[in-house]
Formats: sequence, C-alpha cells, structure tokens
Amino acid sequence: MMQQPWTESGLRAATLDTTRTLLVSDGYENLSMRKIARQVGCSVSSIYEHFASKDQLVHALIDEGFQRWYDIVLEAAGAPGTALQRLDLHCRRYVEFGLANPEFYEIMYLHHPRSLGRFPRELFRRAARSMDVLSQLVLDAAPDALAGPARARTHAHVVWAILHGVVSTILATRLDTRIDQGAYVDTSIQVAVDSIRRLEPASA
Amino acid sequence: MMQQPWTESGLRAATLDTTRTLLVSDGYENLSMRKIARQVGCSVSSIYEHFASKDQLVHALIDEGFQRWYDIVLEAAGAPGTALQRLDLHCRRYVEFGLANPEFYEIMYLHHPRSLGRFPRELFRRAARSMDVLSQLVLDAAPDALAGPARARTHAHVVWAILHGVVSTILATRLDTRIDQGAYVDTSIQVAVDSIRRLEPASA
Amino acid sequence: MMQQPWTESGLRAATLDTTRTLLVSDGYENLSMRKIARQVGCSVSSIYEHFASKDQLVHALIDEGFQRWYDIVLEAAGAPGTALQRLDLHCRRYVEFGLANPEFYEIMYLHHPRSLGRFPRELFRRAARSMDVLSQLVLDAAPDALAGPARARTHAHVVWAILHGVVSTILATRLDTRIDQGAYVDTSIQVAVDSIRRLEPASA
Amino acid sequence: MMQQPWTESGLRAATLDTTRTLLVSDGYENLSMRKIARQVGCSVSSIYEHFASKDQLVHALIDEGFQRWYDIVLEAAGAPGTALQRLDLHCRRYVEFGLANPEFYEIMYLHHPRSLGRFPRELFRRAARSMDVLSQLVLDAAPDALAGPARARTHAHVVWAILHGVVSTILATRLDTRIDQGAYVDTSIQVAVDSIRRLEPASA
DNA sequence: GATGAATGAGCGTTCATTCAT
DNA sequence: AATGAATGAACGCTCATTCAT
Repeated sequence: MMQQPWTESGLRAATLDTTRTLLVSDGYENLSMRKIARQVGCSVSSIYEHFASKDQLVHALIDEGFQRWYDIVLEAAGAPGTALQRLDLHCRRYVEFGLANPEFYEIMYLHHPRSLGRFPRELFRRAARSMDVLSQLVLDAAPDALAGPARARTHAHVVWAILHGVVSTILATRLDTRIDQGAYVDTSIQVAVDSIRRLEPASA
Repeated sequence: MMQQPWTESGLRAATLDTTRTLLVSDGYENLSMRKIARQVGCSVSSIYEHFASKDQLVHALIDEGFQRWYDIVLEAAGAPGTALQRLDLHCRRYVEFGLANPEFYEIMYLHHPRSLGRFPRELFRRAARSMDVLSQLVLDAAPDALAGPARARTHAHVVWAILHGVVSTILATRLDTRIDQGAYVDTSIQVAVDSIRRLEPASA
Repeated sequence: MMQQPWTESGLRAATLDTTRTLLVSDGYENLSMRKIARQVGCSVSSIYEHFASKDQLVHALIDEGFQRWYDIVLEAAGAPGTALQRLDLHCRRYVEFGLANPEFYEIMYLHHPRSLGRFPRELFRRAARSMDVLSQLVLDAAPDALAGPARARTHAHVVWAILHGVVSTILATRLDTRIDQGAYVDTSIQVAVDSIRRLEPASA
Repeated sequence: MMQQPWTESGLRAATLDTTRTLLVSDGYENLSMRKIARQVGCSVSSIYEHFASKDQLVHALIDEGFQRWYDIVLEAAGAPGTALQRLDLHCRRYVEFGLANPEFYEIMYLHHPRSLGRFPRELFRRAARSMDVLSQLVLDAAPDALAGPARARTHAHVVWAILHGVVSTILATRLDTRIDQGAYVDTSIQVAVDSIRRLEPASA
C-alpha cells in the first residue's frame, strides 16, 4: 500500500520498493536478502551491487522515513492558521503517518540505535532536523511563556513523547480493546496541544 | 563476557538475570540461547532444563516485568494523599522503573501482532490488570469529570502513553543532548497529571 | 494392543511395556529415553538403573520378538497334521505375527545389523534357532527330495525370503492398493509351501 | 572419511554419490547433512545450494533408484526369448541390481506410513510404473491361466516379494553362513519363475 | 533403587556475505 | 552490471548419557 511506482526503474529502486513491501508484510525480523532478491527477481549478488550491506539497504529506507516525517512537519509548519492550529495539524499528521506506515515506524524508532551500530550519524541529523522544526512550531505557539529555544525544545520533546507513546502503543497492539482508537488518538493530541496552549499567559 | 558467579540463586535465576542483561545490551532480535548460555557459563541444554523454549524464557521475563509494574501501581494507589498526588507518585515510580529496567521496555515491544500468536493470553491479562488500577486512580482523581470507567480508561491510557513515550525516548537515546533529562521527565509527568487535573470542574 | 498387564510390576517390566507401546505408536526413529521415562512416569536415570543404554533396552525388546517367533515356529512344528500342513501353518502364523507387530518386525529385521553394532551375538543365535526348526520342518516335508540338512537349509531360507518379502512389502505400504491383501498373502504362502511340495518325488 | 575427488561431476553429483555411500554404510537413520558435507568435503550450506532440504536430496536418490529398476524391467521385457525367459532375466537383473546398490533397499523402507506424508506422490507413481511392466510380463508368461490384469498383478507382487526378500536377507547379512549365496539366489529365482510357470494350463 | 541437574554432541536449516566469472 | 556457487557462523532445539546425592 502507498507504494509509488518506481519511475526510474533500475534495480536499486526496485530493491528499495520490494524491501519496503516485505517490511510491511513480513516484518524486519523476517527480512532477508534472499527474500528480497527472490521478490525482485534478481540474484542476491545483484543487490550487493547497489547496497554494500543489508544494513545500508535498511538505512536507505530509514532515511526515506525520516525524510517523510520532515515533509510532514514542514508542511504543517507552513500551513495557514495559528501556530496552535499548525501544531495540532502536525500532531495529527504524525500519528496518521505512524499508523499508516508501521514498518517505517518500527525501523525508525523501535529499533534501538544499538542494533544499528554502524548507523550513519547523518541519519540522526535528519531526524533532529524534524525536531527543530517542531521546536520552532512550539515556540511560535507560546512565545511569551517559553521565551527562548531552550524551554521550547523540552516542551517539543514532551509533545513528541506523547505522539510516540500513542503510535507505539497502538502498533504494539497494547491498547485496551474496549477503548475506541479514534477517541484515544484525539484525546492524546488534545493533551499534547493543550500542554503548549496552557503555557500562554492567562490574559490570552 | 565476564561470567558473574551466580552464587546461591540456581541456574534458573542466573538465566533470567543474564537474559535480562542481554536484552538490554543486545536487544531481543539478537538474543539467542547460545549467547545466554555462554554468558551464564553453562551449556545450552542446561537452560532447556529450566525453560521449555526460548519463548517460555522470555515469557517468564515479561511476566516478571508486568508484575513489577503491578506492584508499583498498587503501591501508588494505596499511598496517602489525594488521588492526584497518588497519580503523580505512580508516574514518577513508573518512569524510575522503566529507566532502571530497560529490558522491560524491550520486552513490551515484543507483543507485536506478528509474533503475538505465540504469547499466552494470560500475560496480556496481567498487563491489563495494571492498567485497571491506573484507570481507577484516574477515575478517583476526576470522578465528576469522567463520570464512569469508560472515559477514565481512555485517559489512563493517555497518561500511560506519555510515560511510555518518555521512557522509551530516553532509553533509545533519542533525547536531544541539549535537553536536561530531569526537567524533561518532570515536565512530562506534569503534563500527564495535568491532563487529569484539568478535567475537574472549575468550581473545585 | 496385545499389551499384557506386566504382572510382576517393577520398573524394568514397565519400561519394556512402555517402550513396546511407544515403538508401535511413534516408531523407532522417534523413540527417546525421555519419552519412555515420561510415559512410564519415572525419571530418565531410573531407566538407566535397569538398562545400561538405549541399545540394551532395544535389544531386550528384540530378544522378546525373536522369542515369540521361536514360540510360533515351535508351536507350528509340533502341531498335528502332515509336515506340509505344519509348514503352511507356520507360514500363516509368521505373516500374522509380522503384520500384527510391525514394531517388532521393524526392529527385528528391518534394522540393519550395522545400526546395532554392539548387538550381542546371542540374539542372533536365538534367531538362528528359529531357522533351524524351520529347516527341520522343511526337511520333514520333503525328506526324499532334500536328502539331508544342507539343501533343506537353503530351501528353508527361500521360504523365509518369501514370507519376509511379503511382510515387509505390506509394512512398508508398498503393496499396490488395487491388490487384495488377503489374496496376496494367501498366494504367497501357497507359492512358499508349493516350493517345498514340488520337491517331492513325482510318485507322490 | 576419505574425501574422494569428485573430478568433473559437480557438487550436486558428488553429493548424490556420497549420500548413496553413506546410506549403505551408516543407514538412513544415521544420515545427516553434516556427515554428507564432511564426506563430500564441502560446507553444509553448499549442499543446500543444490537441494532444498534433506528430504529433497533423499527423494532425488529414490527417484534415481526407481528409474534404475524401471530401466531393468523395461530391458528385460524387451529382450528376446519367451515370456518366461524374460521374466527369469528380469529376476536375475533385479537381484544383481539390488545387491550392487544396497542403498536402493535402504531407501525402499523409507516409505513407511509414518514418514510417508513427506514423500511426493510422484515418486510412488514411478515405482508403480515398474510394477506395471512386471505385471505385464507375468501376464504374458501365463495369459491363459491369469486371464486378465488383476490376478497378474497379484502374482507379479508375489514374484517381487521373493526377490525383495532374497535381496534384503543377503544385504542384512542374515543369510546363514553355511548356505551358498549363489545357490540361494538361483533357487529363489527358480521358485519365483516357477510360481508363474506352474500357472500355465497342463496342456501347454 | 531412584532422582534432578547438567552436559556435549548433534540435528536441519537459514543467513549475510564473498568472489571468480 | 550481473550472476551462480560457495561458505562459515549462527539459529532453536533434542538426544543419550553421566554423576553427585
């Protein structure tokens, strides 16, 4: 699902597409170079022609994921409306993205950095970039109360913790079945946004 | 590497200890019976004397983890003070526990739909039990506003999502290094407790 | 089936009984000391108290099997009627025994001596004893034609080859499904007996 | 032990050769991929490059064996001479083949009901094919007496049982040492052929 | 006479990776 | 740019057997 046709063709693109698909259907722990090659319809060695290792292939995918988060946060930040409305929009888009792309979410966040020891720093920087935009959004939403980037950063991380907690709870199917998922998400986002709104001076 | 002398505890306890440690250092996906045995300093088959399978060994650990959480939430629920104070206490203890027992978090993510079939329902029930106590605590803190267990359950899950997000962010070392961890935790918990406190009628 | 209650009780008898049963239900290749012990309801070590090894335990069972064949051949040899009638009776009993006790038949004949390297010679001698009785029976059936034990022995072995071929073909389920098993057995036995009867001087 | 140089045949052929050898020397129950690889002088995984599983490797051997039998029976059926002479030829060739290819006999016993499920039906069909040719040969040898394929089939199976019994008795070294093997084989084959010849109407 | 705890060797199989072609 | 063949290490797990108690 959501698999865009890999325009330029080429084995590299096909490999990435297939890996993404396999990640969704079988999960990371069942992802193997053999399976990818079989699905792509080429030899294993051919994949090694384009990716130095399985790790690097996965990194490319993670990079893609972080890029998409960056797109989301950028788009929300640039949307019309008040800062709080844009913050709300971002939260919604984030949760949507996480729930719609469990495979990305897993490899992006649920995999401990430890298992990606050779994980290039640049990828982390790309993730940090998204956090920066979120921090700015938070600062815009409560400039008087936060008075500077330092506190804004902390509060942005709290907002993210909520979103992350919500997405990962749902993905790990740990949400009580008696709870309506939509209400749960809505309530959580409201709490996240309110955590910033409440920072505004009472005179608002 | 270093084989700790598991004095009087017996092989079973030593295995659990080692597995807990390995879970933190190497992650679940890199957990193997061979590694455990090597670390414990015994043969693989000796471990099978005490645990019928790798799954069962992990289950024992999961069970332990949920039991620990249950203890925490029970203790907090029975502490003196207002319901809000007890909720705050629970949040603090939960985060402390999570940070002190990283393997618990590793374990929680194992309950993925994909591997879920292998996990006995009883383990899930034990987790639900803890959630029930937390829901009651939340209901006690805002009885008028919540007016029943259904909404309380949702809000309890939101509180949990926050705690969950905070702990896993820190454990995954994804917290921006410029942020003070203590302030981050405090702020998060405050947001969590406030998300319940704000539900109270203004007339209180 | 055909499991006589092990009168004297005692672990040794119980072990033999259980092993016999397991051999029927699960086959030799799935026979393990653990399974036997579990079924008997004792520890594995307890079995080693009575049998020095798995091999020895199986040998005891094989011995039992050869003893039963010996009983059969002796009974047939001592039955009333002509020698040919007694030979026919033996053939019938042999096939019945083989088909009714596939587990015995397998370990007695289908297991190559190689796999029972430490197989005590005494067991083979017991099997040879049965062949001796059969040879005598064959000699009695055609004394004039055979004129001595040497040729009788060869012909006895041919008779046995037929019986063995029939039983093992059926046990290995290699008999064409369109063939009636009863007719197949009857025809085979008739050929076996005739192979001796035809040796009689034409003047009979 | 000794690694024979499998010159030009390629790993696949070498594996089949070695497996055949090991089957004879150690038996099926002691056949392991590791042993095969050790004997061939390659890694275990290299074998898996050519055979998807141990089962499939054994199947290839079974297939080969039945093909060989088919060749034999076809050649005998097409040889010059009377039907009885051709039947006699088949019996001789069959025994020769069985004694020269002991692994074939090891293999035939694998088709046990217990492990049968794993064996593709096609293999069985190939065996049935050989039996069909033998049945036709038998029918040709005694067309008047048998009067149709049904009885011919039964008698063909009896002939086969004899050959089968003879070969397996010799291979299992269960033949009394006082018996001359050549005489034993000759006598057996004579009994087998006679079992058909005797079916002819006396008027022939 | 009986046991629980432990073990080393082995099993079939999968994997990421390499390398000559 | 692509491949087929090969590999060594690892996996979860079972086994017959030993030995102190």
